[in-house]
Amino acid sequence: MPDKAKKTAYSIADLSQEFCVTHRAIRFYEDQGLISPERSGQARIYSPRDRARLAMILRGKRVGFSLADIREMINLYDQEDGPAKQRHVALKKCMERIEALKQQRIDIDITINELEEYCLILEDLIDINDIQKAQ
Amino acid sequence: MPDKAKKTAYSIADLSQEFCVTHRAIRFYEDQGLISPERSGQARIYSPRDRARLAMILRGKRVGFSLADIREMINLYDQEDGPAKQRHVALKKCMERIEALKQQRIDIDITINELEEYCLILEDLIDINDIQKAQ
DNA sequence: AAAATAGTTTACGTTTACGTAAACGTCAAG
DNA sequence: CTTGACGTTTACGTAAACGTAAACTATTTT
Repeated sequence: MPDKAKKTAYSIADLSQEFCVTHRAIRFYEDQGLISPERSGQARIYSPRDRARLAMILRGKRVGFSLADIREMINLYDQEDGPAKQRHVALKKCMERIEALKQQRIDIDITINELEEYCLILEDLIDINDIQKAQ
Repeated sequence: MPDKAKKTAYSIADLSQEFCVTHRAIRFYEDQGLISPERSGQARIYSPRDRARLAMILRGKRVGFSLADIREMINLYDQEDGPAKQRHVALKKCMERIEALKQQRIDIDITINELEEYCLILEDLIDINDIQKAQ
């Protein structure tokens, strides 16, 4: 089997396996207008672009975006050649999302710090306990 | 009115306003065992610790944790004096959460980069358009 | 006393993001 | 040719995280 990224077409099973999502989920994303693979007869056939898009969708999800958010972002990307006004709107939304993400990163850092400090406390408690046992 | 963080007790309205969440949500967190304020008669009365806990809850949510996740984390914090085994478990979970958060930060950085690059493209397109108009 | 204000419980409704089951098409292998 | 393996659509179900409405209590203001 060649490199996954080098294939030129994927079945739903390919993608479902590679990204650990169910067929149902992938089809659901299609229902929601997030992806639209070609058809070979009635079977779906996904291009590398579709695959990249799926990766974006899943990353967006991990980052906390709703599918509606993600759809909006994807639509942004498809508006490069729209009228100037549309692009202005897209730019604004884009920047807003960036700001939100930066704030979210701050939240994550705070949470990581809290948890790390607490890990230290726990480790100390465990060490003390081990020493006591050893005596 | 004194500094918000200096008050020694808060009503549900205080917290609801300060953190921009509804009364309903705060009570729901209580239902889920995430917070447990004192009562004055039947009214809830929140201590600074409760307030800090609410802040944690909301930060956890922004970071993408479910309420069940958050409850688990809060319970970790309450297990400092549990048996040694509990503390080992807590430590492990703690570290797993940290790893997950670090991965999530990577996802966020990737997404930010993608969006920033796309912003540049949009800005270029807009500039070109403006120049064309000016002629 | 009446009305407004702030709080409470109970219970059903809503949205999101799928899960799950039914019932069927298709195509290569035995 | 039929039996899997893999795919499809349709449709109902579900868990999470509240929203919303109803109906009540307690206190404060007019």
